[in-house]
Amino acid sequence: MWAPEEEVVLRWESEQECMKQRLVLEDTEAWQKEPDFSGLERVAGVDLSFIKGDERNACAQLVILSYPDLQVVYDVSEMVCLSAPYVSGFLAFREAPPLLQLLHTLQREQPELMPQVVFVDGNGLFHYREFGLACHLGVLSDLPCVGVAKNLLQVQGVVKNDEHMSQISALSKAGDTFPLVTDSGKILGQALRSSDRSIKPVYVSVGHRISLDTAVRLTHSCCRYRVPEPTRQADLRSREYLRTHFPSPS
DNA sequence: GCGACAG
DNA sequence: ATCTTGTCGC
Repeated sequence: MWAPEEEVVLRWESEQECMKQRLVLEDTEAWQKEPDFSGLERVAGVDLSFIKGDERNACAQLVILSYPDLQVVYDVSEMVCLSAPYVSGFLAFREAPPLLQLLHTLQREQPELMPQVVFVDGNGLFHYREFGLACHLGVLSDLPCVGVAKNLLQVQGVVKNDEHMSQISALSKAGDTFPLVTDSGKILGQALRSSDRSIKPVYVSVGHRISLDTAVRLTHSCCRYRVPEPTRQADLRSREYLRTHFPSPS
């Protein structure tokens, strides 16, 4: 494997503390306050896919979808070499650099396509130190970001126990939610049943420049399947890229 | 030693 | 993240 120096992890922690001061946890855009998000035209999804034996090289993906149609209007795949290993709680130091690079390239070459909000696969405020990948990418890009994790990160007293499973069972239809409350009573995110066909919820939290209520409402409105369409397209396309450029041995 | 561990 | 085919249901 590949482990970071303890000293590096300490530096990462202080960087997260420092960047937290620039976080904006409220709605800052006019479209966010509209009942139907009128004014919202472009939503983005970002993702990284890997080849099975290789944890350093990855395909970074950025897709832009029209809203509310959710049709892909832009898509880029790029092979990147990651400079940090995966460490739970520090995902951003591994994935944010290449994703920011794709956003900067878009800004330079097709600024008219800049997304108005970015869906990130992973958590935002719902994080050990309340600064997950969605917050990190949001602050560094200064774009509104929403964190949507497919699996529960057990943090600050939010655990996958019987009570949690019971709350999941109570989600009877798409759009139903329950709050992720820390042991100190703070709501860091919402579990959302994103489609009628999936029992397993997704975990939504604020990344940057959006309120939790708006983030949940927007996520629900972008879900054709369990995973929000922008993230889903980014995942599908990055994997498709690897299949065609790095076909399996057999 | 045991469990947890976003992607 | 990735390893993997079929299978059940609409």
